[in-house]
Amino acid sequence: MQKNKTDKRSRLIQTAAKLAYRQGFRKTTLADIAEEAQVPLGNVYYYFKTKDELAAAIVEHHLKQLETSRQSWEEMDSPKERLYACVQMTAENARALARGGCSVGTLCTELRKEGGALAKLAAVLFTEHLAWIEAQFRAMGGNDDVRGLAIHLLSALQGIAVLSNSFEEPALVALETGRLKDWIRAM
Amino acid sequence: MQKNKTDKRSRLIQTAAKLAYRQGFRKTTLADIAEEAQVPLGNVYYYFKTKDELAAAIVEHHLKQLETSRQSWEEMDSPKERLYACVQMTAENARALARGGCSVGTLCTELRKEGGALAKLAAVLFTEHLAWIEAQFRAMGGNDDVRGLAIHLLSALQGIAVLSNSFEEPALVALETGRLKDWIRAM
DNA sequence: GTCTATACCGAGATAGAC
DNA sequence: GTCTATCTCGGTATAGAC
Repeated sequence: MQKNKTDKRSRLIQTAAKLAYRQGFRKTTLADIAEEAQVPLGNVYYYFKTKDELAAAIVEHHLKQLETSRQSWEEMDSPKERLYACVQMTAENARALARGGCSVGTLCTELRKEGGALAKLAAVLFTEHLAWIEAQFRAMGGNDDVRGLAIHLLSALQGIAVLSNSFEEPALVALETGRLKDWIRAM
Repeated sequence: MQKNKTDKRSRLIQTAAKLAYRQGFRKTTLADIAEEAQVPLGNVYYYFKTKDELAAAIVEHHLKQLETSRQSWEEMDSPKERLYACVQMTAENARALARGGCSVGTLCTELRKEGGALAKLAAVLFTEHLAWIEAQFRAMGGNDDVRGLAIHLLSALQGIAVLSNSFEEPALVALETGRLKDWIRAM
């Protein structure tokens, strides 16, 4: 088994994701990542031929993270509770959001501006997540515009991440997630 | 009068803002800006000692733009109509938002990750704007939580910018701004 | 597969003539 | 005030020994 290889590779990805979140992808150098992950710089290129390839791996990493989150919400009994749990997670994450924004949203925003292949990669980041939210609203029934509802929810979560990050103010997250919880509860 | 000087300087700022919006501030080189603004590279440093100083000028530029927008909304008779006009502007801007996100929001997100002095600059970007929105809600009366309402509105506008940019889909803006218009109208 | 040394280039910044 | 030429550093990527 290539345990070492896999370990190093995933360590690099995880570190890259962390640093890209903290300082932005473009600002983060391969040397930064290599050092933090305790891997010699030259060795990075054994796992990733280019920096762009590493970006793709970071996106992949986030997709898995999102998938994992959704799985945990699937445990809930009703679609309403699932969406509630989704909002709750954001509420609990207020401090990190105020410090660095949403890890997915900020990455997406940055990659879109990178243009080229990376911009296309970014588009995928929210696709499955939005579809999942939409599915919950559909399962709840009672409203035909499930897409509009899903957009509204995800949009609100992204927006509050931007604002709380801008002001570096976790309290804003509590304010808006509270509103969202009321909204879901009242449905 | 230093007409030439002022002209060149403001041309540089405007170009810098445009390119930073299109490709991100960090990705944009001084050479890019100089070329686009038709100013020799070396001359840029006569107006801005460092690239960071140029970033500060870009922020300043956006602050003025926002101020101008608010002034145009002030023309409306009632605070409700003013907020409506604010949302309407976003709706009309759907295509640009889908292409590059909100010029203020994306800049803010990027500068926050830059850290240091630039991160602090970013914090100012939304301050006055949020205060203005809050003032409109206060003028409308009938609700004590004017701050929550203001956060909700600005957050929604920022969120839909992130999403429509991510999916490169202007229609999402229409969807969410429609919802916001209904919300304001019903108040 | 792993790591060191280094090539190469691009970007920010400066010197100094005009 | 304006512009050309250039310095310098840092970051991506490669060569090649082990």
